[in-house]
Amino acid sequence: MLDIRLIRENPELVKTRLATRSPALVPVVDSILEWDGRRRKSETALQEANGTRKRLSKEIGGLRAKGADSSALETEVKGIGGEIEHLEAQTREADDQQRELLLNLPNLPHENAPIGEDATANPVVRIWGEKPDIPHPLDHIQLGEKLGLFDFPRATRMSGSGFVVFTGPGARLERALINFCLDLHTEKHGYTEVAPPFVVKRDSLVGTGQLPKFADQLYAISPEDLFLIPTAEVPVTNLHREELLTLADLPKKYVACTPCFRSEAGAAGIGTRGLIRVHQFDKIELVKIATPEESFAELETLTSHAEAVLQKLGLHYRVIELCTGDLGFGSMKTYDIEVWSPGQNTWLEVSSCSNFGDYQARRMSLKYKDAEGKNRFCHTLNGSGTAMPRLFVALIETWQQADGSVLIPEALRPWFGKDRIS
RNA sequence: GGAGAGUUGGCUGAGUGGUCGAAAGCAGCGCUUUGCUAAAGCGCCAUACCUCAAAAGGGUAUCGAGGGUUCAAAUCCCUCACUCUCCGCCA
Repeated sequence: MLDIRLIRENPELVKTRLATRSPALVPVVDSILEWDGRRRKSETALQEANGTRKRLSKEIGGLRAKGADSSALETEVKGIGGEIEHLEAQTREADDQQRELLLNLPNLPHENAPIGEDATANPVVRIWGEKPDIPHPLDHIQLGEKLGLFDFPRATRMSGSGFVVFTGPGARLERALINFCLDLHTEKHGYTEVAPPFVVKRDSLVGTGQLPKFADQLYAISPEDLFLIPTAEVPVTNLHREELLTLADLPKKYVACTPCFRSEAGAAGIGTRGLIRVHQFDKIELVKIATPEESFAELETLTSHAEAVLQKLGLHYRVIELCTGDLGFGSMKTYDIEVWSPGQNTWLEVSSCSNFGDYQARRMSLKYKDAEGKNRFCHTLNGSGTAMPRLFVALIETWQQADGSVLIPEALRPWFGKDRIS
């Protein structure tokens, strides 16, 4: 969440920047300030009452120690109790209101973020490789059926639409891609591998920003107040929640592969066949915890680490930067990486690399001790490195051969074990 | 699932219902001593919020979380979460 002091001291800056996301956010800022005023007023009154009670109680202690009569004071203090109770309730009400509004307010876009209303305004930052020249490309569904890579009907029968079973060489390709990515990031890029739980508590999701605003995207586990993770970002970023890190600890670099569970309520295209949008998919996630000074440079290297996956697999891709109107809820700056899908004749988003600034750190109380010994909020970053199903799609569509087989790119062969699926 | 013991600052760890935001040690920071390293001595060192134009200062809260008892709770009572030990059960 945003720093209330920033909002208080510089409301116009906050409004201007938030308006680039959506003009509807501007009145919310005013509402937050209003509750902030009430909260502080009521808090001050409460503190004064508490102070009086504390002081008088000490006096009583002093009188009793001397064996003197304290009954008059005791009666006086007793009366303060009711007042305190009332002020406590009033303060809590204002505090809750303010907090709720703050938790639902998105992060400020970075000052250099491209301004725009929606995805059509996202500038292309760079393009790597070229569109493969495939005369009559099959799409991944056709290829998968021919080669026995996955089974949608059976997955649907057991779990409902939007689920997939990988089969035979498809399951092996999925596993090979996962191991290829994990080994690349741990051995070449210096990330520490973690294998987190796939189930988290509510607080963790509040910490990374999925809750309270995006509850309808999550699978909840009842009767416990637990949720299936929509991305490894949640457990991995929360690894250090409520901790005080030292400067020498930073940057922290983690990589994790987990399934991601998304209800995709109301999402366009969930009805379409294929692997493009499913309720459960594997994803390699890169997470960094950095100092504010380094975080934007760390975003560049993180993005390049995700790109390395596509480069090694010989997949044509482009990097775009999200404009203010398209930026994710907690992000200040985001690069999306889109891989070319010859079968769909379109770009597919396989990675989204973001710097959240201190937005998440503030929500989960993640700090570090700086060179002056002051405690400051860390900056958090994450990016996919990469999402598996779409990588799978791009790979088999790009490397399909005229005879209907799929060539395995050389870099992947040590993990897949064969040079071709046929 | 049963029985018991715990949860205190960055870490370890004392703590009597009242002067306890909390002993001591470690780590960290500063100074002194020192040929270097090391060691020793002295001092500083929790967080959030409120107040103040700001700084200084002042104040309130926080000893796992939430309730309760009391003039007053780290300390007493209740509920919950978590940790550890033993027993049982189980992949």
